[in-house]
Amino acid sequence: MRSTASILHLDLDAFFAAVEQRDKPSLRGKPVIVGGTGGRGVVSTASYEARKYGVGSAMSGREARARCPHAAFLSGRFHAYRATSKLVMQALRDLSPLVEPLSLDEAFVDLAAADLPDLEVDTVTAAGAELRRRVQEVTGGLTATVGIASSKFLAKVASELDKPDGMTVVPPGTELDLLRPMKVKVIPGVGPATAERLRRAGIHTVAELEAVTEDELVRLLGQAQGHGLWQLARAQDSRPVVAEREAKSISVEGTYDSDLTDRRLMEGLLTRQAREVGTRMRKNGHSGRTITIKVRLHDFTTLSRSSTLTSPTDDGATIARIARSLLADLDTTGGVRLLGVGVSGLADWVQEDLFGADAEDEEVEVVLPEPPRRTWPPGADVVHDELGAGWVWGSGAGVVTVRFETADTPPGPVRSFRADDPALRRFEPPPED
DNA sequence: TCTGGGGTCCTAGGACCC
DNA sequence: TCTGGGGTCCTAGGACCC
Repeated sequence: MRSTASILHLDLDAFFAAVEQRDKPSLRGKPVIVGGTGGRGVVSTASYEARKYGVGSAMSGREARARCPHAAFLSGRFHAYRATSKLVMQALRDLSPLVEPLSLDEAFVDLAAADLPDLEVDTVTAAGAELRRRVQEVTGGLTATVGIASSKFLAKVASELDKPDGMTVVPPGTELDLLRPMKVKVIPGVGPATAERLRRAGIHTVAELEAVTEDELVRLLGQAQGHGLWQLARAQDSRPVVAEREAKSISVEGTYDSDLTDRRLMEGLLTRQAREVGTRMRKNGHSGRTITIKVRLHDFTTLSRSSTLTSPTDDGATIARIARSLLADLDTTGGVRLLGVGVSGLADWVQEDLFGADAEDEEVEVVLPEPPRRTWPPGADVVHDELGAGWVWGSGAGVVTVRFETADTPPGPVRSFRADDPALRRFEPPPED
């Protein structure tokens, strides 16, 4: 916790629905619900007009329709949401270089890194007001709610207090006065299960939580959560605003309108999802070692199975093959409502080798030739590891840079290997899938 | 026909290594 | 032959967030 109210949390109001109302004037002033359109869909965002009817996020489409049948139900235009989000994030960065997006519609801004004369309450309040005006300007009328306080925790709590289109500043020193009367559920990380555990222990408010010893909370909730909650109950939170956070996993999943029973169909769907995961990984320069499938049975039981490779992949066919083999171990009689595939343990081989001990003093900048399409360039030095075939772009400083490419997914990724890496072998056609 | 999709973090047990 | 402890990696599941 800082001595100044220098962390700002911004939350765009009913974001997806607001973008729809901005782009389609006929929807303005009317209930708009994004999501909940499919047979098993849930509401992603409800406009404030729809919320009056009790429609809210995560509600099933069925229930939302029952409560507000005259609402416009939309499936969502994520390109538009992403584009609008970008404009907002840029407006935040214009205020301070230290911006941490939490999702398309939420971010922290570190005002201590902004160009402000000081961090007095009046100054940050004016900065927040100006930011809200600016967001409205760049988005073509979308409103945001802002909270400003001495920590991430308090800034986020504050931004919940005056929705929509509002702002709350918590003066330093008044944090606990604000928190103590509140329910424990205001604390991020306290969801239904934790709230119920606390309730059974007679703890309903932050003030009651504050009265519990740290040992007691750890006994009740485990080390990490117990310790974390003990601190938050005292408004102790020194987490910094972090601008760049690396992705840790990439996944695709889908819920089907009727339960799946045909294994061949499931394999086909997993294969398609795996290919999409591979495409997304390559687009972002990611590769990963652990492949996980997720299977939700008809009764909502959720299973996962994973397998870790010795070296990372971003190849859809490889991910698909492993995903299908993981599915083979599961009993799916009775039907499957959801299937998913993900890759975690993300690595960046190029980066690892560039910064490895051997390459420390070398500039290993490889100038890449035009990428090949489906065929190897004449005379290319073609190699492979267990994941697929590739050809050598360049080598030097004990590092071999290889472009991986399969016929169905050009252009392929580029990765670097140590020249003596046993994973690197002469090319033989990979086995038929 | 209650219960999305894309993520993050934590726990707990077993394997394995020193 | 009665007996370790710590650290790391992997797997499965669960809580939580937007």
